Amino acid sequence: MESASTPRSRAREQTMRDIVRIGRQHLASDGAAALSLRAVARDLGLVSSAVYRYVASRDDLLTLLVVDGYDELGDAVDQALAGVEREDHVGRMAAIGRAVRAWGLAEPATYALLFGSPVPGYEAPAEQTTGPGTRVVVRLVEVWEDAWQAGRIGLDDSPLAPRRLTRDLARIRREMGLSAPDALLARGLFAWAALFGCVTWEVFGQYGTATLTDPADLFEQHLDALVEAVGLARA
Amino acid sequence: MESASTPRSRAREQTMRDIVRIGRQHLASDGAAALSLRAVARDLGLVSSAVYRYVASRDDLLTLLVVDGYDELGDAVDQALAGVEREDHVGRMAAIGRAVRAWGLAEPATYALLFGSPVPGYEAPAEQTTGPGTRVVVRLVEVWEDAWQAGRIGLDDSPLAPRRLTRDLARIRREMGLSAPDALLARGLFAWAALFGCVTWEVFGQYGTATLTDPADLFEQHLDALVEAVGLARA
DNA sequence: AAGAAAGCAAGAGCAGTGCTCTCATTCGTC
DNA sequence: GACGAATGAGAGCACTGCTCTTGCTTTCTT
Repeated sequence: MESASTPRSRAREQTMRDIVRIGRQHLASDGAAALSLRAVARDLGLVSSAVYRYVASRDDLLTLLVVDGYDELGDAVDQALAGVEREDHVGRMAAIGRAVRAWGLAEPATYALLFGSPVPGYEAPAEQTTGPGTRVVVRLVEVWEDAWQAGRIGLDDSPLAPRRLTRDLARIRREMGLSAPDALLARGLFAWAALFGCVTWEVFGQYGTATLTDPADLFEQHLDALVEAVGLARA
Repeated sequence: MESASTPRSRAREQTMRDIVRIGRQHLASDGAAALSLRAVARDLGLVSSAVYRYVASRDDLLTLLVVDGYDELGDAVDQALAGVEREDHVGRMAAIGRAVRAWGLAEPATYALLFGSPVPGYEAPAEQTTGPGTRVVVRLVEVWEDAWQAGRIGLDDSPLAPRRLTRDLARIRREMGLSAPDALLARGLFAWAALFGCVTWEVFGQYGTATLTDPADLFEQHLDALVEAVGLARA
């Protein structure tokens, strides 16, 4: 019985929360590669070996932080969507985009952990991370599916997707219960990757020489392009 | 006289090349964060301290590898462009995109070093990396500028860029000697970030659940969207 | 040609890391 | 109260980046 809520188990959960909290602080201040279990132990007032009672390894701690990050990003997106009318597909898409950007800029270290280069030798265990990790794209797909069913998507002149891709898209459509056509799904995948490309570019400062006085303005332009890419016309 | 080509200086240059070569091997096999100067020294048949005669620090070795990677990517893009007609703007843009993708998939570790999360505590020195680091985007801008001057860009219905963004774009236009309008520049920045977003998504395996039988097909679809985004019509 | 100067490699050493082991202590339960 | 599980402390291993000193070799200068 792991959820017996004995005094001890409650203390254990508190310690786990502390570990994640301190781990996030170190992640934010020093980055993922510099995340040290010993340093976390020091801040926790414990000796390093004691932390291994709670966390199996450094990679395990990373997994905790990954899940924590995905959840926080998902919450941010959901919160942003709460204030948008369900019929306002463009507004929903823009809200998702802005939420991702805002969260990425506010939490660059966690963003890097989730969407930057994978920590070498560390592979996020799928069973724990795929669920929270797909929250954003699921919200995006919901918007496109709604817009498609409402007849607000215009992708008539788009070429048919190739054979093999079509088969994969059919599987995706089946698994997610979608009615959107191949062209929209392909465009959706593009918009998804492109959105995170834009945010990553800004968070990691890849614009480099093009230091802009107001990156938010540029991002709004990017949102226009993203909305267009999936066949939605912006108001 | 540093380029006197004495026997000693030639031996030194050879050792430097060896260090970069072995470093790239370790980067490819173990990733950036696991790159160890001691391990490089072992493979080189030297003691760790001796390597510090050639490389100031681990970060310095990273910088060498960053420059090396940018150059290799730039060469790959230039080589891909060599076989495309100058007037074939869509073909040039697609060639750049495919070259970036192919190189990223072939060298995921170096790609991660260049475009993934920045190594914490390490900041690539601008004076050494900005030059090679901008080769790809410069090639892209060349294509768009050529297409614009050839009257092949249609972005008439695009909204005007905001005030502050316009000022930045004017500066870019001046510095690079471009005649393309604001809308095209903004769309170009989007396409640039989106392209690397798509490649990053695929290299890092972020498509996750959407494991596709033929990712190249999907990338061709993405190329369509990228070409459209800058107002070029694909043949 | 002889001596000075610079370059080079080795080794020891410091502080830090992840992780494992043993040992004592404390806590919850029967 | 007694037993077993959970917890924390400490020592220790192998590894890391990096610095310093110590010799040796090559190169340049007088």
